[in-house]
Amino acid sequence: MTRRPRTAPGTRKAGRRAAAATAAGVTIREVAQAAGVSVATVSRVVNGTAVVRDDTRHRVEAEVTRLGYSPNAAARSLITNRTNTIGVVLPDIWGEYFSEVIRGIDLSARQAGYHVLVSSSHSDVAETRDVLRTMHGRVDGVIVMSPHASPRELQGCLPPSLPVVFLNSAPGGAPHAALHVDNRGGARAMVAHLLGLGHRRLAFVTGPASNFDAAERRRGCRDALRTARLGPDAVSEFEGDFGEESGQVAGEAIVRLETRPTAIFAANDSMAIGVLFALRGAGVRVPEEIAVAGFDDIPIARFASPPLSTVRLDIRTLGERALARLLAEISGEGASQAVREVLPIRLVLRESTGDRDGDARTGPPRAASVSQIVINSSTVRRRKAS
Amino acid sequence: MTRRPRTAPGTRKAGRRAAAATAAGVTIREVAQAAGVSVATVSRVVNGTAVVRDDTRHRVEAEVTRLGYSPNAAARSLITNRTNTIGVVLPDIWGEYFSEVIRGIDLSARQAGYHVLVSSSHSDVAETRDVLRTMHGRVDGVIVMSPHASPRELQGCLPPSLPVVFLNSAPGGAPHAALHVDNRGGARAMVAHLLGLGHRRLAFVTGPASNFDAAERRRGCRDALRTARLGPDAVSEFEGDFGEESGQVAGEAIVRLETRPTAIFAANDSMAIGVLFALRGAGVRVPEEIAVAGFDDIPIARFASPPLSTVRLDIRTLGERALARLLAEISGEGASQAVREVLPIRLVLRESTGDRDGDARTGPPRAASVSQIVINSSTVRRRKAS
DNA sequence: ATCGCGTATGTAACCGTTTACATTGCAAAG
DNA sequence: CTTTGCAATGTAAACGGTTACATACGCGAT
Repeated sequence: MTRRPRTAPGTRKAGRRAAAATAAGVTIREVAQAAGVSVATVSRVVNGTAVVRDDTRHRVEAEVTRLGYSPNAAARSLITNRTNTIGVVLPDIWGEYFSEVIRGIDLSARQAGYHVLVSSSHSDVAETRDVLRTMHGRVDGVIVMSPHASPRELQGCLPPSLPVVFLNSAPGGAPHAALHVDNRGGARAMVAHLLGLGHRRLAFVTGPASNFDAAERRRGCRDALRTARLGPDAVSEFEGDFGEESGQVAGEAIVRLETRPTAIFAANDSMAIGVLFALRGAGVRVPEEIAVAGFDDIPIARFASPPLSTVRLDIRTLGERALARLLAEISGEGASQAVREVLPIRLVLRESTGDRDGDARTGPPRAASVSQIVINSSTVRRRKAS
Repeated sequence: MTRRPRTAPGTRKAGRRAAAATAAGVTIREVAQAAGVSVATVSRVVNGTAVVRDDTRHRVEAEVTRLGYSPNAAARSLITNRTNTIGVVLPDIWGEYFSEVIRGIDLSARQAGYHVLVSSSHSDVAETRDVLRTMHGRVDGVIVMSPHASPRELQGCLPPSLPVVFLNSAPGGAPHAALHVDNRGGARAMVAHLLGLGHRRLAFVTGPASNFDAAERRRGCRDALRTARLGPDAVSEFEGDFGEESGQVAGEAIVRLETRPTAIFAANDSMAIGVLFALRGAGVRVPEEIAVAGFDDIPIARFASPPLSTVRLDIRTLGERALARLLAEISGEGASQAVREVLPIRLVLRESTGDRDGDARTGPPRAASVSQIVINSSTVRRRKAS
């Protein structure tokens, strides 16, 4: 009845082998046959999981290189249940901020033998969910950077078994590790510094309303004013979106004010550069008439005109730490489940606030209150290629 | 003799099922059992590969969502031989240039249902090779951006069956598709413009010696001088590395010259910004005393002081095109094997060269010689988050 | 000689899918 | 009533590894 006779058990293997040879990759069976050993032995040689006699090993190794064998990742992870890949979910990738994060993660990931599956540009929670779902089974763990959605909102789509580390996200009560930079403390320190310089009328250019980092920076700004016992009318706020243009718009609005502030603090460097651009266009001298400060210390900040005072984040370290936590969690040491780690910041005072120092001077004493955790943040930024 | 009795054929499946239930993910078998159908039917419902009766389908779908089933990617790609993932190999990730490339690739990749596996920071060819090897079996194709290694050098580690697209790489004779931006034509057009403004003594700040983009830009610069019948002594070259600091160093060297050039062309914007910084420090007025131009049109260029004239690359489009080519190659339409596609550039003339225009004015007529291929490059750069 | 044991290697189950082919049921055609 | 064909579903091989267990072998102790 059968139209095609089923391959008899004996012929089956031979058929397999022949078929595999036509496919793209060399299989472990071909290597085994060529070396005159079993697949188990080849596997042992390739993975070094057991002792193999020297001559056998040499023979296998020779065939491996001759045939250019490379184990099929899918087959391997199917049985081992590990992919050696971690996922990185970003809201979007702009400019230097995100590339530094990816860079930090990628560098340490490769060192640890992991690959990195990125996914960016998630405008909303639904999309983030979607990505998280399709990543399932492709990754051993995920680093999620979601300034708009709190961990709680993403809870549903996270298999409870999947290790996750959140980066700069709103505290969401989820039982996951979370790292963030000390946005609030950094902003507090910078505003305190400006107040220390004698400024009493400030302007603050905010980030996007829904962004958690932005919200924290605003909080830090208000903290400092409160500590100095200044009323909320000491600062006027202008809404920005973290882009240069919004900084420019805010700067233009500020110069039109009847009583101008004497200092402007922008929630990130890009906007601060937009502010500088607007002030220059209006003929306002910085820092003599108005001081300007930013946040992030992107590489270009030193080269602004005048060089921009800012709050330095060691973003690369953030990525590295995130990976370290994730790997710890993957290897099951995730006992310390809901860890929250805060990375410290440093004030970098340059000419835009009238601090005529060159670079990297540590902030005033109160910056010490920022965080206990000390991390080697002396990495020199180098950039070399196009 | 056997210490443990082998599971009889009949009990095997039951054992399997039970074991699977303990593991992390829900398997297709559990769904099948719950819905009272076979695994084949579940597969058909999930993939929509065959007609299934309505009531059966509804039952299966219900169980899928109830159990939160998501197909195991490894198992699937083992049998289908497709991973729905593409690899991106970058020399390193700095600043806005690379994040734009990744962004362009990632956006179109996700739209096409693909994931992106990135790997950056490959200082040398050996490392690139290594990465390419371990990516094998994890990706359906690779986009390689390797300004230092020519495709020929990577030939050895590329399985001939793996679709590959090179980005901005030296021409290597390899039978692979290659895209690049018109570095040479762009540089030629900018220098021609400077000459058209009357400049006769130029300085050119080069990129890293081993970088192909940098070499092309230098060639374009020389082309323009030759066309204008000016001797090679009309331009003095200063070596840079694409970082701001090297631009600053070059700028400082230039102002120390006994006879200064009247225009400086830097091989990228970062260095041009370093040059501007140096000139400002030395009290040299731009563009009155010296004109300055860059290459790339990174977002910050408009906000430089003065706003920087530059050559705009639509980097995101580059990424998109690369992905499109790769997908074509993956789906077997790679008949046009050794395609070389050149993306056009545009001159963006701002104040740093004395062109008082705002933004995005198209270059002089000769820019038309740059390339025939016209691509919608009117995308407005927007940046919103931290 | 036999036994026991350790070492090196082989055999085949198993991972979770997809899919070719088999099977079943039912309606229309003969 | 039997045959034929089609539609819906089931069965099990196959993907390419890893690894538990089986086996073969050599060697010293009994």
